[in-house]
Amino acid sequence: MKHQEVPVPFCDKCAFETGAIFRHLGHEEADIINFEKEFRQFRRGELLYNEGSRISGFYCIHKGIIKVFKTGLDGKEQIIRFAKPGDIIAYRSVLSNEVACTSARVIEDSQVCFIPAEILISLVKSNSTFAHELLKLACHELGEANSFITDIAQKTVRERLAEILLLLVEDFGLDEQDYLQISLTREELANIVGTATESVIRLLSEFKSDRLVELNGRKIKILNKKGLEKISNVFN
Amino acid sequence: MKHQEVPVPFCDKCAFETGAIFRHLGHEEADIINFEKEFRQFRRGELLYNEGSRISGFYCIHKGIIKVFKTGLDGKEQIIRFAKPGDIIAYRSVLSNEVACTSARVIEDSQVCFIPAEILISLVKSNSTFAHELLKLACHELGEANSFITDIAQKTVRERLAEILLLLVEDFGLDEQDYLQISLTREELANIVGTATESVIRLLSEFKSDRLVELNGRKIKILNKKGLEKISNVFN
DNA sequence: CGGTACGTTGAGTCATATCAACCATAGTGG
DNA sequence: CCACTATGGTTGATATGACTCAACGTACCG
Repeated sequence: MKHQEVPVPFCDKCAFETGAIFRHLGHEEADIINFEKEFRQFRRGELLYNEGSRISGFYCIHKGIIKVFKTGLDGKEQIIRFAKPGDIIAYRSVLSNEVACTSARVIEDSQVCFIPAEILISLVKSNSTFAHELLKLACHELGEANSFITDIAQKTVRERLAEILLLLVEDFGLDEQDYLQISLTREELANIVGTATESVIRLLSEFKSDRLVELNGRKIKILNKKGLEKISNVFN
Repeated sequence: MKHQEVPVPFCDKCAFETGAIFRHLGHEEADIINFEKEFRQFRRGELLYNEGSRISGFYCIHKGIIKVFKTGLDGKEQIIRFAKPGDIIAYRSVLSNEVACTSARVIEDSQVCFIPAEILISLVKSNSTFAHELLKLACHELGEANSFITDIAQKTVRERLAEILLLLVEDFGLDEQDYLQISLTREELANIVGTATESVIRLLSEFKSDRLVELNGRKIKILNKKGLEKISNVFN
């Protein structure tokens, strides 16, 4: 299937709209990126890059959703985070000059810009505000990773599933009918929570019996946010 | 008990010896830190800072070991990492301007330098190499956090315990008799692995029966590293 | 000598993983 | 148009890893 012709977004306009980190750049700097970047389109299921590979640049998401994951034992995925418009991925490997520690795959048809590594490095060198913002970003992610470690280590699967549902609501929002604006397979949900697919299925249908959610295939309708918060123990 | 009088270390000498991040500073910059820093001593059990508090600076470890942890449900600790000479802690909160997402407590009597937040921020602004090194540091930690998430989510307690023992060997080394150079309570071990104290005790004594380790109170002697590697599944 | 913190062991329970079977759906190719 | 296949979802039965609770031992300390 051929990709439709789509206009390539301008970096400073896109950054302004999506809140991407490039909003901290001057016009000339944004122009450099705009000139050097490569606009790419991907369909659900396509792989952007693979764990263990050396990476020559990083990606800024213009549209769509990408999952960032590690592959553990017997190939089981652990989803680390999702990237949505305005987010950048693979910057970790570029900045630390290590091979990719994660893979990235498209969840929802995406448009992304690929930006060569040198550009990022030189911006860090030349624009200290940008460097500071990148540090904030990395440090913030680090804080989230630490919380997630504690959750996985201490909470039950049931608690974590409720929490993840709420996090997804935060990140992707609900439509007019309170349906979660991201569509995941049960297996993907399991790979965030860190459990078996069957466990997610069983717990979801418990949540359904308890009138916390409604299920229509992959579409999940949030009926009782307070109830989910209570289960997830977010306030401890 | 009174603290002994100890000479305050010079930053560039200390950075050179410990490999602290300040080795990327010029002499004048190191002098600024040297002038502004506050040298402090702590004994095992003392708290450096507490989760949720706003922090006015960060710490560089000169001597000793600090545990960095989050407090989860019912006050159970999750140890996130250890800091040893040359490491800095609390820089995350300073850079992201968020409250501390972890607490820090002394594991082994320590000497640390407290450096005001403004100094770090201004160095990030003025020295782009330093900023880049900080980014590398944060990104590297992020990579480790991601691995840890995957491990906790996918490995058994047994595998994780073996892995943690090996990580401790990496980080703190063995003495002439192959004893691990860090002394932790069973509870602390459990709080790294993310399990119950009793489980650690049982598994350690299994490891002992299998001639993988020898136990003398808190001292752990590593008898068979290969065996532990095999159990930990590190090569998958 | 009592107190406190840590370590150890046993028994019982439960949450969760695993295994297996089955259904639904959609895309494919003859 | 109909098998054919692949993928994802669901459910039940069973197994078990790990937690919890409880009791007790040990060691150090004032």
